[in-house]
Amino acid sequence: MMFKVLKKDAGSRARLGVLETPHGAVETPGYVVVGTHAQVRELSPKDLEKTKTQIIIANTYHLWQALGDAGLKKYSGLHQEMNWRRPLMTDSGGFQVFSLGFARELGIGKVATRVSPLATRENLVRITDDGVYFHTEKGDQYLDAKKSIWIQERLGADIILAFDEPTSPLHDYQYNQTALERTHRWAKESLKAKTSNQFLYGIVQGGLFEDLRRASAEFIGSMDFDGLAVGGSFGSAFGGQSKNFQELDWVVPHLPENKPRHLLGIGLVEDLFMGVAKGIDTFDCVVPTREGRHGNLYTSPGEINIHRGLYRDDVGLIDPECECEVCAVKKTSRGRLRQLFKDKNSEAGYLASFHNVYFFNNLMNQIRQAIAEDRFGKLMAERLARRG
RNA sequence: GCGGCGGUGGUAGAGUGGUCAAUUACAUCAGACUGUAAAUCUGACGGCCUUGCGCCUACGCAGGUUCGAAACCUGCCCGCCGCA
Repeated sequence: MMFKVLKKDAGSRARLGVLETPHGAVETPGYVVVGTHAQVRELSPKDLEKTKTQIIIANTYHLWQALGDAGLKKYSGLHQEMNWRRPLMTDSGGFQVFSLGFARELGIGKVATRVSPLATRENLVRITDDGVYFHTEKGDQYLDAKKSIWIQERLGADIILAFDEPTSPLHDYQYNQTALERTHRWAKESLKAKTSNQFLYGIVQGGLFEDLRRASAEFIGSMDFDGLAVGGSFGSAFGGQSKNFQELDWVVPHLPENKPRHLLGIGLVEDLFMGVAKGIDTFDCVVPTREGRHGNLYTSPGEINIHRGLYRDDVGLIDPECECEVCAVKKTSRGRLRQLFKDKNSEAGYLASFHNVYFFNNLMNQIRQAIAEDRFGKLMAERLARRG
């Protein structure tokens, strides 16, 4: 068994576990740091170790586009290429079906909290029942379950994902039903296509619809996957309502207890507590690195936008409670970090990414400890309260 | 002293009779970002408010021409270049 549940929380579905992979263990609940192009932006493998990073997720679509089939055939594998000896996973390229497709066309993300859509752009994706055509400068690139698995086997991560079609929060029931049929078919094809002994996760979809989510959880959960992931859109109503991830309440109870559960692409602080409480074991999200590069620093009381004039002469640490190298060793002040950003010094994005990645890994660590000590509910209440 | 060129909003730099409170860039300020085509994107950026295709004050200074001027004319001030 690759996954062991060590303890279950009494007051929620939270659980403490350990995920054993050929490249070591991942303690859960855990954060998966995003390294799309086989590299976590700004951070070296050594930095990643210092930030307590346990596992990284790279991307099938982007690496396929960068390497080509020929490049993949002679690829030595992500572990060697990245010089990362610890656990790795790869996304299937399924997310790009959404991010380069309807997400662009509708100007929308997958979490339905925005009142109005952003700028819309050309949909670069054409979806068929068998697979997906990506419109690129090199012409149409066809990706389907079989190809995705082939690529992921060449990449050689410990955990790989089934090919899927995430839907947008704006898609109606009928579209979601059709897309879900595709995702389920592709799940079977993904399972069938696999020839390696990598761990393959199936992906639950179903959009914002309870019966579709439940049906998907039952269908994917009953298949011979090594783990389960939950993907797609979240947020019950489009426009201003608070997200409560009730989709997880519809899904998790129908998933097998003994397999790891991954929540795809979700990872704000509140979301993590919510997800853990609802029974999720691992999360991945670009927020620590992307927002870091953009000057958003995560701190114990909440996020700060270091660009603000307010921090110009702030000699205080980014987060006085933080024990990361940037805060505790380099003693980086808010004012100094702000100046580095203003000067467009590359050190800025590095320091911010480092701190943020540490922050999230550390937060998961605190959550694990809390579950172990039967105070997860208390920690969650405290953390959410102090963030206002 | 003579001749030439030029003085525009925080900066650089467009505009050369009306649609100009003034293109653009940078700076500044604010916001966004959730399986990364994001070291990105959006908005504000003279003042005021009842936020209107509103009202005031504005393109070195002063006057003038004109229905109307940042733009044309005159004088002055300042800067750069050339000749003395």
